Amino acid sequence: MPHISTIESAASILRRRILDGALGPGARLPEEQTSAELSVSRHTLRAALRQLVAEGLLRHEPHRGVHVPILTPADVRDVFRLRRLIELDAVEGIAITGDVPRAAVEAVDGLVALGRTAGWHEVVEPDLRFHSALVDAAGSLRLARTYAAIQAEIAYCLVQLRPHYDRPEQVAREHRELLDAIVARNAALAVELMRTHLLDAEAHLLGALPESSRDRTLTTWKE
Amino acid sequence: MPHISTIESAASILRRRILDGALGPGARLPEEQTSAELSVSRHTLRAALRQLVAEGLLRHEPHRGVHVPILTPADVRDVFRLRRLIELDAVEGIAITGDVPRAAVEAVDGLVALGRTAGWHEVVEPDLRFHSALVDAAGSLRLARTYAAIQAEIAYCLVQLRPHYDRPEQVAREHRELLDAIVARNAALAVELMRTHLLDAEAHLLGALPESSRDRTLTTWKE
DNA sequence: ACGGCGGCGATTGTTCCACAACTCTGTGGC
DNA sequence: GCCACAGAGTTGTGGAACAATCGCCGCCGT
Repeated sequence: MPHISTIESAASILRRRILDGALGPGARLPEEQTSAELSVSRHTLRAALRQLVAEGLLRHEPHRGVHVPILTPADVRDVFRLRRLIELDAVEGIAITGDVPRAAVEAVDGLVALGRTAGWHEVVEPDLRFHSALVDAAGSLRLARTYAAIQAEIAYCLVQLRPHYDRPEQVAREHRELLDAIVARNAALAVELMRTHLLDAEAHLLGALPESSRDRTLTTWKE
Repeated sequence: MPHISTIESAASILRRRILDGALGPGARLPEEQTSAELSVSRHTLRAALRQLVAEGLLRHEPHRGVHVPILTPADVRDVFRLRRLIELDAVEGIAITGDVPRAAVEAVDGLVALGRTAGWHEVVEPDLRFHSALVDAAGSLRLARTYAAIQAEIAYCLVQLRPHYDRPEQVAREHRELLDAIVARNAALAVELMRTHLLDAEAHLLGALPESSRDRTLTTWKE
């Protein structure tokens, strides 16, 4: 039934583990052991790892295996710099053409429907969907591909922010305003709202990060 | 002895073949045959192909192998859109900080040193070096990584433009002006020069492309 | 003729096994 | 204490085999 290749499914299992926090920063992924856990051969596992490395979710060092990277404040700034570049361009284009993707509207609707005690996953998921829907709608295959690559890292950033990400109603309001500006085809306002939204998220993340950027040691790996 | 892995060297051989035009648009790369040619195992070859697919130099279709993509005008526009986004941001940053990378200066020196009958390779190589030096100097790892990914496609665009890329002195002059604006820390001028430079290149490419892209309107990625 | 139906060869996807190449660690000599 | 070195464990690469899938071609019924 799955038209999905084994390696893709292996990759997505690992991706989920990283984004769920089951594999913490610095965790190593021994090939033998990991391939056994996923019931795939070592070759297939290596292909999946390669893909995740290309996505930026894992790092590879020759003859030393792959490991979950430990994000530094510089990394966060770097990710958000590229993110701003892409999303601001996308939002501007969409606000001008008025070609608002349905998925973005639905994602925002989902956000505003959340109560103020919504869990982390319930908030983050539509948030990510909203942003990627916008970028996808920008009509550039390569822009979308690039964004997809760093969104994995963005999500990974947000994982570390989980305990601090506790104001769903504010997130919903900001996105609603942003979407309104877009459908009103007020490009200048939309871009400005997006910029402050992203800068806020970055600042929030940077403020929450330091404590977690040095607590875990490199040998953490759990089963 | 090079600590270069077998798969990296295989990938770079194939990369060169594509950029040299030895593998034309639409060419297929059968695993058995190609791995035999490169004297590597199929596993290693597949890993190399995977990498080139991630770089955008090859396309992969399940159970149908990989092939050199056929660029459409839409592809060229797409590549240059992302390219503009990245390079304009990088140039602006560098022109503000005044932190001009030595490699960029050397690349431009190389360009101006060329005679008007310089061959295609002699022009394109320092051109690419100049642009990637600027992006590298922007101080963003992910920006540089993204640019490196699409520069492969840029080079692949230029390959198809080879017969039309015949005015080395104009290329040299434009780059010299751009570099001067940067060292003069005139950010606005530098950005403007870069923008027109890139738009020119794109228009030039689009004008030269139709003959080779009209045979197959393509977009094989329809799945 | 025409358009499915099914088999067949070729290519890709995945696995198992083996071994070389390399890193890491701990032990012993100095 | 420091260096060297052997040993264990992990990663990198190769070879062969088999399963899964695609494309093609001929067969057949209408």
